[in-house]
Amino acid sequence: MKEQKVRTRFAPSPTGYLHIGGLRTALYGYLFAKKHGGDFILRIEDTDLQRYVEGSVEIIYDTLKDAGILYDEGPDVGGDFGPYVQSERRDIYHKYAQELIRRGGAYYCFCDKERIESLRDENGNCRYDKHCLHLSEKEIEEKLKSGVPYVIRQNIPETGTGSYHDLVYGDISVDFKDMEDGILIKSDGMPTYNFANVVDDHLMGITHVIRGSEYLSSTPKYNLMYDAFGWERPVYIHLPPIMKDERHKLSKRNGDASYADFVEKGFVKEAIVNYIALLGWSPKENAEKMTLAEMVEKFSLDGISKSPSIFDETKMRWLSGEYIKEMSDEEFVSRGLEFFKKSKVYGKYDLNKLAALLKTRVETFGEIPEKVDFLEEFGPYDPALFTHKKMKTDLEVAKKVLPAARELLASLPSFDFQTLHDELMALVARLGMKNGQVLWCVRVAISGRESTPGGVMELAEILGKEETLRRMDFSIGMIGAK
RNA sequence: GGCCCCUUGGUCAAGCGGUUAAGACACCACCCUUUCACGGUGGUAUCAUGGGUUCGAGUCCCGUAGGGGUCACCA
Repeated sequence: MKEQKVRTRFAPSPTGYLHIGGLRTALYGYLFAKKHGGDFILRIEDTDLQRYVEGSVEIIYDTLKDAGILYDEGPDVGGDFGPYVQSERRDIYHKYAQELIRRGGAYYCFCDKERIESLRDENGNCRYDKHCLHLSEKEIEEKLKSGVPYVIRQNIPETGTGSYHDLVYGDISVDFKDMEDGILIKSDGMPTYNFANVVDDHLMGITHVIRGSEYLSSTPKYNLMYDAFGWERPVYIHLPPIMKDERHKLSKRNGDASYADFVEKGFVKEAIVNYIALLGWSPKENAEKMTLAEMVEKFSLDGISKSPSIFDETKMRWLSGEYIKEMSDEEFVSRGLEFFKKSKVYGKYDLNKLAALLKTRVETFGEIPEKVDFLEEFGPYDPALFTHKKMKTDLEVAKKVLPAARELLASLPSFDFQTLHDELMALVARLGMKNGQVLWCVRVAISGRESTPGGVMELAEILGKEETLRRMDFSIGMIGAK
């Protein structure tokens, strides 16, 4: 057997945003090709002009590039097997349709909608009866000449079984009697997916077809065509679906979040790609957080599962947080800048300083505004916040701590972290209290929040002396301490 | 409904005839700590079900149930 260079493809139709499932299919195609030193190709399947959505081709290009899934050939990057857009390949499909007819694998059909409808059975299903297969050459000639609308159908044997081996699902067999003579060329002259994918995959030298499991049972039909043409069948790798819950597939039709939506929500891109790689595939030795290069290295088909997996945003959020934690402050600021801009603190504080505090407290950039807005927003809050069992503190403790702390803070010549730290700790000692009692109370007093990015010292330093004292006064007044 | 496929904790999952049935997320507890976080340690929780085969079954076979897919001039 001669060594053949692996070629895989991702073939989306331009009908809107690239959803999570599609992205994973692309990712696996990319990983598999790269793992074997092969090429990954992008092909646009736009044979259905009804469903075409303006701008979605660009979204596909941008999303794949943004996610780091780079293709070696495609409409915008070129290649030796173009064009890579199906609507530009009409003539090719027609030429091969003619050849398939000559080889007995397909035939003209002139039946109109009414006749097809009349074939409906009691369940409402209709199945073409091969009526036009038996037209004479002369009849076909005449109808063609007089311009009767037609389609070209696949000629499927009435008996027998179509079998193939899928690298994920194993051996699959479907009886020909359960398949219909599907349409290959529509009356508008465009091919259907059923025909175009076979012709293109062969012409483009695709060695491994990687796609969703919804094609599992129609694949024997495609094999019939490969066989009729005398072409070598590709290796099939079908992928289990990604579900939204145990019953429903994740889909854009339901308005489920797409890759772009998650980026917009502030998830770290690498985390999104990393997470979807793990949905339906588990690498050996348990790796979880991986770079694309590591995924390529570890990718292996026997780690792909057959059963559907449910998309868990919580776990993806955790992964995103892991990526954030290892960023430098500068990287955090630049990658999360858009979200800092949405917050009330933008332009008023040192973002690098905030970044240092935020990194361990945030899992997506989207949480930035809610975490920092209190720096600019301060007002009445629930005094119950002063009560915390573990810290052994309550309102009474606060009434004692706050005035003393206020006096101390007002007397400080410098408001840097170190001074704040030393002085506050000294105060703890003087009051004969526990660290938590003083620190918890003061932190609540100057933030009005139960949870904040950073402790009292960091917050006081960021807020500055004037604002800190103003907030202390407010809190002291609010709880009636003096 | 016919056909194809799937079924290990709440979720992602390892396991490929003999294991105390990994690991991760989530959850809970505790520890650490300059409060919130981070980090650390530990814990709760899974083989859908009934039959076989076998000395032995989560692992193999058959049935049942549940779920998904497909049956378009959509991909």
